[in-house]
Amino acid sequence: MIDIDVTSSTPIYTQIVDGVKEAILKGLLEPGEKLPSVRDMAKLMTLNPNTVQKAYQQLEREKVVVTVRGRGTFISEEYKPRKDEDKMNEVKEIFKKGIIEAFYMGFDKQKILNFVKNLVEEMEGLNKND
Amino acid sequence: MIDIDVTSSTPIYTQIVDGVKEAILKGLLEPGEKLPSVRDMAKLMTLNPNTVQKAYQQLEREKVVVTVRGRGTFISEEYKPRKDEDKMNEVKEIFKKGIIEAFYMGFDKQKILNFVKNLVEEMEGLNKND
DNA sequence: TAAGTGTTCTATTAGTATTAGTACACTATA
DNA sequence: TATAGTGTACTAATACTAATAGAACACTTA
Repeated sequence: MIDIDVTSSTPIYTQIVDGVKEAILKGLLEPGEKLPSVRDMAKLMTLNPNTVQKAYQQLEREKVVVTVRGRGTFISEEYKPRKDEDKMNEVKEIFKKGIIEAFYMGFDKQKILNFVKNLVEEMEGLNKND
Repeated sequence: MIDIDVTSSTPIYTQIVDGVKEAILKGLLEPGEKLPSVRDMAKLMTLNPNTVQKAYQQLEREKVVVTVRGRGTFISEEYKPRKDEDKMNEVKEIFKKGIIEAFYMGFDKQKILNFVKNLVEEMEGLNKND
């Protein structure tokens, strides 16, 4: 379900967090849907249960999932978007880094905007075909 | 010259690398210009010289600067854009992460594109006023 | 020669990621 | 009630990285 690159410098639990978010936005995971248990997911991905648990805990902190003791972990019915200043700056810094690197690849303004436009459509496209 | 956030989870040397790249794109640093020596920069930013050196070494690996023994470190006269598949994927992943987080803030496609457009103009705007 | 460069080491400290194992509390079900 | 399946909360060990500290060396410039 989620691609993990163990050679990446991005921590595995972060890759899980990002992967779940991406799957939701693409409509591969729907609100209310149950995620595999910590133990099952760990077996599926041949990881340690604690690594998966760390990812689930972060997802819950971000209100992306809801965990219920003894029942499981579920995709939140409602997204709880954070729009505070810290979050805005976080997103801004991510895009700034992307823009800088894109400039260094020789991309001009229009090429960057097209690049982002294509990516956005790629991610929300599947969502619309529900 | 470069803002360092010691509380950030982004390594300090990475912040220096990004900051130098950003300053170049904004025209605050020009090709051929000399950067402060490892020791001076370390004093300026109250960091260890080795931390600064690590940043300079990475900048040199990326062809952003040229170092000359006994003379100093200089902004490259010509950028050497990397456009290989690995670099493309790296940039793609950065933007994807930004898009996912933006969606979770409630941004729609158009709002994301405007956000990026403004950032791009903010970064290349200064460059054009040379 | 002397001062200012980059370069290359070793070593230490601190923090994080990951794995491993165990135990406990709760829920659902037979 | 008993059992299996959940999430949760610990401790511990290993490995890696970031950052600091200090020293020495090679080169350039004045």
